[in-house]
Amino acid sequence: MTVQRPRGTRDFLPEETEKRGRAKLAMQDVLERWGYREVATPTFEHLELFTIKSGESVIEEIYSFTDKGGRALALRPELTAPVMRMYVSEMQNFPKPQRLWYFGNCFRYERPQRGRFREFWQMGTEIIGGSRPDSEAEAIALADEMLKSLKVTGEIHVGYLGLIRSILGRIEAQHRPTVMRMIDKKERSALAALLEEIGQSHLGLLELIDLKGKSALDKAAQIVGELEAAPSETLNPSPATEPAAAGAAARQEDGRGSARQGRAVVSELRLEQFQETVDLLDAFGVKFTIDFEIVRGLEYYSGTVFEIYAQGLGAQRQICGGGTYELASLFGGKETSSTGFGLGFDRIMEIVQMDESRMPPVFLAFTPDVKMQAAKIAGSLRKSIPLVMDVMGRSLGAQLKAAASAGAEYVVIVGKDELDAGTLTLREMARGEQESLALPAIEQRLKIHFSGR
RNA sequence: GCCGGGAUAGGGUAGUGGUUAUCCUGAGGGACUGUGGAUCCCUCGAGCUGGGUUCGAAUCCCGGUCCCGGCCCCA
Repeated sequence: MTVQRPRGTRDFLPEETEKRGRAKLAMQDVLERWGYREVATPTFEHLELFTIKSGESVIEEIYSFTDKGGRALALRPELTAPVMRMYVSEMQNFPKPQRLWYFGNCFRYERPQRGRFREFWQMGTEIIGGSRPDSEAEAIALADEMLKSLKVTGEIHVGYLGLIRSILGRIEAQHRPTVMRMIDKKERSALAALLEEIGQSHLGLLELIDLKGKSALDKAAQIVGELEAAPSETLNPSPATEPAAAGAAARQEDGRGSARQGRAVVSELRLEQFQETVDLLDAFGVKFTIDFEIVRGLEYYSGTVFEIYAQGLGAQRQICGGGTYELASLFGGKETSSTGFGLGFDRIMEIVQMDESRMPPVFLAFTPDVKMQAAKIAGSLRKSIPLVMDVMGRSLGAQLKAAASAGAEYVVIVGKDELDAGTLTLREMARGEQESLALPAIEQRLKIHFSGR
């Protein structure tokens, strides 16, 4: 038995690797046209980086290990935390905003299934120092544009946490994490029952998350009016001013004691901001659905949040997620809001349609007696075109055969006759025709052929 | 972590408790040592793994590994 691949990992053969490379390049091209610059961070980090961001409970989903120096390390499970770590330690005094993008492999210790692997690739952006509607709209429009460059159509859902958190402010702190989780998990009837039980059905939360699109925004405006008309009747602190209370409740409610539920960031009710994001998206020509059900379950998100879903992916259909968040301060930096998103590269690759195909290299076929001269010619031609020459000791006929089965469009033939005449033979495989030409003429001809695409 | 389905040459497959395990494709060579993907010939290459039942297991049973679909989770 041969050695197998570790569970949840994949090998990429040349064809697949080329396809992935082209897809990456197409999206990279969009990023560069939008003025984003690539960054790269280590494949492994201190485990602490991820537990600070997401709580101790993430350890069970992470590839973590202790190195020979006794350090607790982890293979990165995502790239936002490393990028923000890098920003805090090295880029805080750079001009704002910093438009960054990244592409890299990440690792999670999970049960593999369709569209979910233990090693997977994420591509994403962060607009560091950007939290206004302007950068939110830019992030969403950019994600949309990147997917369009691959002819992938996704359904964009955009939500706003400022509103949801404000409504939650009217609910007793102990119930907030539960309510958030129920919204996230789409546990609608349980949520209805809970709101009924605690006498908060009148807040309009259920109606709000059920509505999508324009009517959701109208409902949101109505709720805002009601919230402002009726000042908080409860004496409960808002989640923003006293996260500890919510945290304690979260730990009680969620047996795993996830720290991430105890750190709701400041999130003001500023619906007009969200309205502007929406208007800007319209101006950018982005098609999307307003959906207050999008809460992303994470406490460091503050304003607009969004997710993109694709068809034909089974259970794992989310291909993009992002929003405005505050992480810099969590890693010891100055408070700096950012907007960013991550794209699930592997899931996108499952549905991407690309027609371009690779152009096979030119084959240099030679008779064994002129191998040395052939090698010199190959060296010269490779300066301008992709070219392969036989390494199998094959006869001329066998080389032609190999060239044909590899799909070569041109074969350059060199033998004693050619060397005597001071020319080479250029054979066009599809037509079965060939002509004698000098090396510079062949080089010229093939250069044109390869630049055609 | 849970439920279900799988695993036979590099890829795709057939079949059976019993002699030498199918077929297609592929790969290498040759017929053709200076001209093609066709044809013909030769060659290479397989029952995931460990245990059990049995005179005999690739086949039946159990564990493990890995894959596929779903659940949980998803920073």
